[in-house]
Amino acid sequence: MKNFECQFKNCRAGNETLGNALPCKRISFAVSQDMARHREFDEEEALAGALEVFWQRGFTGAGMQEICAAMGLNPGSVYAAYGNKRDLFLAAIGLYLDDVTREGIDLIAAAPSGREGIRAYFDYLMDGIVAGRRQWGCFGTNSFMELADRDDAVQAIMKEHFDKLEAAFRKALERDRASLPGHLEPADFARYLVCVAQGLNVLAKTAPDRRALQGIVDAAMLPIASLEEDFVR
Amino acid sequence: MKNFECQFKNCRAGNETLGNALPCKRISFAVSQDMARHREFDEEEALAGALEVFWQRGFTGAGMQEICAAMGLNPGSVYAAYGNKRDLFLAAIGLYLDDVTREGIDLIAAAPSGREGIRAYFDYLMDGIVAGRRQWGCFGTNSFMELADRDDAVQAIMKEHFDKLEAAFRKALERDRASLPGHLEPADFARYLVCVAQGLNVLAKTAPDRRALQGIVDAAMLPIASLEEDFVR
DNA sequence: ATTTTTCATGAATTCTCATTCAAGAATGCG
DNA sequence: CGCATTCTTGAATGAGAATTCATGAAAAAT
Repeated sequence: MKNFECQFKNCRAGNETLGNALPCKRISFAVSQDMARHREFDEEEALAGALEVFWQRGFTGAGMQEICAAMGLNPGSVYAAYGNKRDLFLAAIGLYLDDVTREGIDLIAAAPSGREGIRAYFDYLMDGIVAGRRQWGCFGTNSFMELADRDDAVQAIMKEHFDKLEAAFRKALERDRASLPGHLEPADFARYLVCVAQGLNVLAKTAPDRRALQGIVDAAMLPIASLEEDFVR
Repeated sequence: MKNFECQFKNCRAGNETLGNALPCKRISFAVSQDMARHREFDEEEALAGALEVFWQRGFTGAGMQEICAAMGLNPGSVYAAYGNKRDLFLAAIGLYLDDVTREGIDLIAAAPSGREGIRAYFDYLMDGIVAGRRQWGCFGTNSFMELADRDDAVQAIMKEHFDKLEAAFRKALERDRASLPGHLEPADFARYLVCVAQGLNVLAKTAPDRRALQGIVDAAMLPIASLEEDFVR
């Protein structure tokens, strides 16, 4: 006997699926699982495929056909596992935040100083934009822009993400407080840094080169550049 | 005899309409107009209605039914005048840039000093976000995020807009050059200000209050705040 | 081995939505 | 006044997309 989660039932997702009401009850139920066939595909691997497509095409732009292909599955299996397109999308955001975004945020606290942490975060961001998958922008930002005012779940998820990023920036600034300009409020400056990051995610879609991005980030960090020039780079 | 522009013919707009190729030839042709019924609606007024819907719902989210209602027209009239949804959308972007965006950019040069011009621009932006139509974000930024990698025209139009804004910022900074920190490159800092503006347009969708926005803008302008505190506000 | 339950397949279905079109109305000209 | 042309109307069309479902297959338990 095993407990299984993650099954969706009775999902009928028209256009109003993206409306406000909770569209699908996620019925997590325990089943006597030891009497039947089990899933053949790796759920995370499949989800990663879906994420890829959503990332490149957006929620509306991605067709279930293409998504299914990228997942290596047939529609039936996808719907059995995730219920509908919208819940699959939500799952993809979850994977993204756990996988990609977390990695970036963790860099902030891991660095030897707050400033260096912040710089590490922006370096990570820029690398992704220039070479990596962020050529299509940040999946989180993209989703937020596309769906925030149609889907409360997306709005909530991303707001939470912004808060997390802001908190990480704030902590970093507080670490370096002693060497920061006195009039600089960590709380305000952290929110500002979130704003800059989002701006970069927008500009990502203009296919900017590294030099341009670096210029922006350097300018953004001017107020906290230590006077002893730790920012010669 | 009059010259008439703006007629579209032979538009067949499936999904690939948003692909790269020019989808519709805008056939501007001269007609002996003095022998037929003429248009009954005010084209700009109708377009403003379409803009409103596109702004709130995005390109894909906006249904032609709702658009037609907002324009006070029937589908037939809309299609006769604009050809298809995508070209109508492009026209709406044009109206937006002429009407809304231009107003903001003009503030930059109109102010007594470069700094004040920049601040006027951001004030204008914030007002729109807190109270005005920018509650749904900036229509330009929204469109860019939604369509930049599906539609070359949108990509081009918005890139041009970014360039214009950047140029306006740069000029403003050059006006104040004498009182600016010596190491500050107007070109780089202008690009950075564009980034901040776009970041604000993203955060607009979190329904931020004025205080939060002001904190961001103040932080953004720290490097160019004149030491004599013209930024007490 | 048979039964039972769940999973996989992919063609069929249903629904939404952009677009068209046939018919009626307005305008100016001869 | 009637003709040519273009506009308006709004229901019909048709394509595309998400979702379902009937069928066959796999795995465990009896």
